Amino acid sequence: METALDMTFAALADPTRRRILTMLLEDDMAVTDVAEPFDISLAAVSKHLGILTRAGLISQEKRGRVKWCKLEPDALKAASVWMQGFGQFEPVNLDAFEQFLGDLLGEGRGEDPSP
Amino acid sequence: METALDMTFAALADPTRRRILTMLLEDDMAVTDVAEPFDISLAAVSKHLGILTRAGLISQEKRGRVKWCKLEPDALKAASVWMQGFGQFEPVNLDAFEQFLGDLLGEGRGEDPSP
DNA sequence: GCCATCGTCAACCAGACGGTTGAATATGGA
DNA sequence: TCCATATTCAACCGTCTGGTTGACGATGGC
Repeated sequence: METALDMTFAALADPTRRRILTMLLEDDMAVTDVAEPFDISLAAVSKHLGILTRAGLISQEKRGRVKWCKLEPDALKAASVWMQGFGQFEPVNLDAFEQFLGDLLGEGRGEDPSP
Repeated sequence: METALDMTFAALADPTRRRILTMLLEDDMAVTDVAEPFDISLAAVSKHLGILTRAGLISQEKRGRVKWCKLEPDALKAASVWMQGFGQFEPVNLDAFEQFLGDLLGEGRGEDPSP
C-alpha cells in the first residue's frame, strides 16, 4: 500500500517537480506556462503535474480550456512534521534559510525555493 | 546530475528506509539488528542502508566484524529547510505533531517517527 | 463552421529500483 | 587452525519511472 508520505517524498525527489513547485510559489499557472521553461515535452510536464496532484502537493482546476495549477502547501506539512519528529535540530530560522540558499548555488541551478 | 536534495527525498520515499531511520532514532544499530524486524533478505536491507548512507542520512562505521549504523539528522535539515521555504505554514509545534501521529495510525503501520 | 490552441491518452523505450539467491570476504572465538 | 558470524558482491528478475511521439478530445476566436 502506498501511503501519503510515500507519494509526497517520491514527488519531491525529482528536480523538475521541485522546480515546478517553486514556480507555483509565485503564482498559479496554466499547464502550458508551467512547461515553457523546461526542455521536455508538454506531455512529460503533464505527467509531472499529475504526480504532484496525486501527492496532493498541487491542485488543478479547469477554467475554460486552460487548466490552472495551484500550490497546496498543506501537503508539505505532513512531510515536514515527519522530519521534525527527528527533532534534533531546532526549527529553521530565516538566517539559516538564506545561508542554505547560498550553499545551494554551488550544487545545481533551479532548485531555489525563493524568488 | 543528482543533487543532495534528490538523494535525500528519494531515500525518504521508501517506507522501509523511513522505518529504519526511526529505529536508529532510538539507538545506533548493527546491520543484522536493523534487518531483524523486516521480512526481506539481509542483502536487501544492506542495499537500503547503502542508499541511506549515500544520501548522508546515516553513517556506517565498522568496529570489529560488525558495522554500526548511526543516524545523521543534519542531512534532514537541508530537506526540512527546503520545505520550510514554502513558509506558508508555521513552524511545527508538539501538539500538531501528536495529532499528526494520530492521523498516521489509519494510514499504515511502522511509519511513526517517535517511540 | 473552421481552425488554432490547450491538454491528455496510448504505446513505446531505456534505465533505475526493490527484491531474490548464491558465492565471496572479513573477523572473532574455540 | 577451523568454524560460525557479519556483511557485501554479482547476477538476475519483474516493475516502476521519466522521457518520447502521434493521435485524440475540448474549447475559444474569427
